[in-house]
Amino acid sequence: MLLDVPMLEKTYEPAAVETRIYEAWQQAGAFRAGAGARPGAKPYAIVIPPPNVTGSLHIGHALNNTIQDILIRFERMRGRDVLWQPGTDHAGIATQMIVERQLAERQQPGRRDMGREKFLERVWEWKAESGGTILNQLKRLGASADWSRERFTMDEGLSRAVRKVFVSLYEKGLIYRAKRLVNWHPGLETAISDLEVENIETAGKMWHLRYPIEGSDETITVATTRPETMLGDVAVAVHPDDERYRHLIGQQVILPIVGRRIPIIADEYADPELGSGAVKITPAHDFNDFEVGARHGLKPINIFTTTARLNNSVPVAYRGLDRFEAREKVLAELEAIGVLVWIEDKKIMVPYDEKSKQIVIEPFLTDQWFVNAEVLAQPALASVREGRTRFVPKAYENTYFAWMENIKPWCISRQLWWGHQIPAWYGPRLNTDPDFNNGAAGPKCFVADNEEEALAQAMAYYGRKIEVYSGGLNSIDYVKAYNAFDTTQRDRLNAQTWAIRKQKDPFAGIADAKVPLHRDEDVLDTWFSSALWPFSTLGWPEQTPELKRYYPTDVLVTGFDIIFFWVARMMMMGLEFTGTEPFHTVYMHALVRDEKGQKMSKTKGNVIDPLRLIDEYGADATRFTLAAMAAQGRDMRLALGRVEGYRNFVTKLWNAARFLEMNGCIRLTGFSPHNNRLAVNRWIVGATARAVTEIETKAALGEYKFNEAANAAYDFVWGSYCDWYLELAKPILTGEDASARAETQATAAYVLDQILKLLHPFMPFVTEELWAETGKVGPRRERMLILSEWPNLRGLHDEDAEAELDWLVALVSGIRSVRQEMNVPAGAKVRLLVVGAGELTGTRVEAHLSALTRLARLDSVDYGDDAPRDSAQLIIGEALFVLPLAGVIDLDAERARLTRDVAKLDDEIDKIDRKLGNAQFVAKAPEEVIEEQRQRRAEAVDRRNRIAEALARLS
RNA sequence: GGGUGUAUAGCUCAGCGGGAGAGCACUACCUUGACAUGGUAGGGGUCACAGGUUCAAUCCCUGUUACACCCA
Repeated sequence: MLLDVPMLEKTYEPAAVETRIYEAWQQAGAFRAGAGARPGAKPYAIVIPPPNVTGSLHIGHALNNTIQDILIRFERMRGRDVLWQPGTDHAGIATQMIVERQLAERQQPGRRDMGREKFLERVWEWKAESGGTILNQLKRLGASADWSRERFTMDEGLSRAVRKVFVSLYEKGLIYRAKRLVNWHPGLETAISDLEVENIETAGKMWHLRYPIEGSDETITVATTRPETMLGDVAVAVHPDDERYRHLIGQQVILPIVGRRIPIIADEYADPELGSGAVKITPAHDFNDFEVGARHGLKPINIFTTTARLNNSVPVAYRGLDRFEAREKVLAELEAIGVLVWIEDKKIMVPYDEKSKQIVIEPFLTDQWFVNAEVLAQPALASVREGRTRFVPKAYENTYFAWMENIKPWCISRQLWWGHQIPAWYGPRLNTDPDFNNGAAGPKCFVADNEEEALAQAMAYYGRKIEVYSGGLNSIDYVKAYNAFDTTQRDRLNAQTWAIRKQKDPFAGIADAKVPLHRDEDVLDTWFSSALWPFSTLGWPEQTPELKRYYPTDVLVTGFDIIFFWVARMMMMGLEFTGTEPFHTVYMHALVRDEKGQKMSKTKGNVIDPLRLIDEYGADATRFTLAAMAAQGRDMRLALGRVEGYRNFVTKLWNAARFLEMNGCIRLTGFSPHNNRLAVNRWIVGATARAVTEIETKAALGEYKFNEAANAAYDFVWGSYCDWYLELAKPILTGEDASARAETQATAAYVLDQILKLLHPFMPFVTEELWAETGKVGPRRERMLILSEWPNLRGLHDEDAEAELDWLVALVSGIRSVRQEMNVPAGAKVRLLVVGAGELTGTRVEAHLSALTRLARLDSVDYGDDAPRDSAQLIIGEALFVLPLAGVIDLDAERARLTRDVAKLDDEIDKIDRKLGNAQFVAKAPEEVIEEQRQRRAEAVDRRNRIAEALARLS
């Protein structure tokens, strides 16, 4: 039995093993698309939700990627042609901020000083140095993504996809440029999406202002939470049905401080119940007011600069003030002139920048690009309604519907440099253009994939020489050239003006001979490119083999927080550009919270760092914990105790393997579990088959119940294989019967192999390591575990063996229980007397004699017809098992034990009797339920009587 | 304010129309030749509260309370 091979280390050291194993997988090309696929295999594809290039692994990523890896490893082992597409997104705002901060820290020139091109070079340098962090962290988790196919949203191919989509949507009229109120970040000086705004409840105030009415002694009181915006008021609105104000409608108010005459208008937006019922209207600085203003044809007055300081539209004394300084000054002045009549404390919602939660976002009137999401949303809604894409858990479909049905235009332009520059070129309009005099239409715009095509379009429009500027849309050069052209075009319209002009300026005739063109300086929202991820990563718009093979992908695994940001938008873009849903299933996993149920955040300081978990407990334990806690529809409160418990599970598995090694349990070539003779061996392979089916069903076949699969694996490996099978195998392995020993050795090794496979998707490292270790003897391993076949154990379930082992387990447990209760010393061996055994019990006792003796610590087993008085008695099956403990046992304790058992059974019988005695129950309950109750009653009565007899035998 | 979800053992959580479960923690015993990161046995729950539906409710329905999240 002494083998000339190195033994397994005494303990498993994850840190050392994980790096080595991961390296070996990569060397073997095991992660590559199609690795291990069976001939003719169906494809199975998942695209990673691309993490921010600036990101580092947090517990949510760990959960998200653990689940993806579990699915991927399952399908790879099941022989599918698997692709897990990894990569990152460029995180426009976050990345630009990091690099700008870095420049500031190093006291280097800022972005505007160095210019766009230089700055972007710096960002790329940053990306090369630091951009791989999170993907490398995913590797520590064991993620088996195809790293050779890693993509980045700013890659050339993906950028091409972005341009193509932009141009195409523009041509279809689904992308447009407009002057609209957007959420403006005054710190970053860019528009952001409404999804990037977080409204936070704050203790605020409601200021009541009394505006004087022109030509009257009357006043009208309005209430506002933002008094400084009154400098931009253009009206006061009242409800048309509000009797108090009806007579004032159409009159003019003199706006205090400013002195502007503004009308009192009737609009249903004014809520008579709220405040005074009259509301000031500031269209340039409030979303609702903007709508009101538009309804009444009021021109918005913007009072802010891009950094939210007051601009030149306000009285001189206020210009240049920050918005919060302005508030104080406005209030002081209003107070002084008696306009401020009342201050009310009020909880208000303040819009903050969702990332930092520091900067107050400002509704701001600017020219931006928008996607008409409403149109794109329709097919995406239909896909989910008609079941072509389903959400797991299903409840999220309602969230999706709610959002998609009320979807707003999506502002996609960002005033940043890092990102996909919008492929639009602007020039002045010709005076023959129908929109020449339409200020709202903005400049002439050419949208094209590249400058060359834009120039061709411009050529067709202008029919003259074109000069492309790049110094900035607001640069002196460009503005000058633009205005010169525009003015000249204007002057030409009127013969008289033109004549005068030509007289003054001999070169007037050639002032519009050359058109200044300038590309849009803004970039697109990062999510615009992320929305294309499922197909752009596969090579679209090229019809690549990968695109044909792996698109549409199978499942999208993601957290609830990006259902709108990303899922909905991928659905829209996927359908629009490929005609197909990008995935058939969206699995939404739980949010990982801290032990108090709070969202983890850096500011709260309650984050659990997955890398720390991996360092401390190993990647396998970390993954297993996340999987075991991933119950659907419920958030996860992560407790370290659970991770520790699963670390112990890893150790348990390791030790089981060591046990096999020490006992010569070596895999045999051509071993077939079907030929097993011993019940214990037939039982364990049957139980393995059951576990395999359970795990596969729960985790891999569309149920997405990872917790149930993980628990089934845990229960089987620890509760069946280690606790019972290996214990029962011990006497056989050290026994005299060579053939029984050989069968058991081979079975133990065979089952361990199956265990390594079924645990592999959850715990890839330790299983791969043991696969290699156990592969050092016996038949050569054909491939690594990651590429080996998922077990097929059909037909191995054995009911007889199962019944027999259930019986044995009950008997051993029963004896142990009695011993403990009777305070039999753990080391003491006792005699067992079997009374009234039938043939089956007799055979079973004989078959398992050595196991029984060992596990129940018996010193002999005898048969008899009568139970001696004063013994502990146990009823298993038809037989009575007696521990003649006269003189050893505490008779009172034994009486108490049996009395308690009888009472318990009496209780149960009572309950069932009440049920069966209920005529309604017998009449209405299904026959099988009634039959089941009768059975249970009969069993309980039988047991009860026999225990009562045993009790009677105690003196 | 509108919406969604959750309330089950001390803790973290499964389950779910007919017999209350797991892990951790706890108690007692055990250095038994894989494993003390272990073994064996055990204690512990009016399944949030109040109604309703049903032959039968921890489970379905309604309401209440508490907490969490989303939207305005």
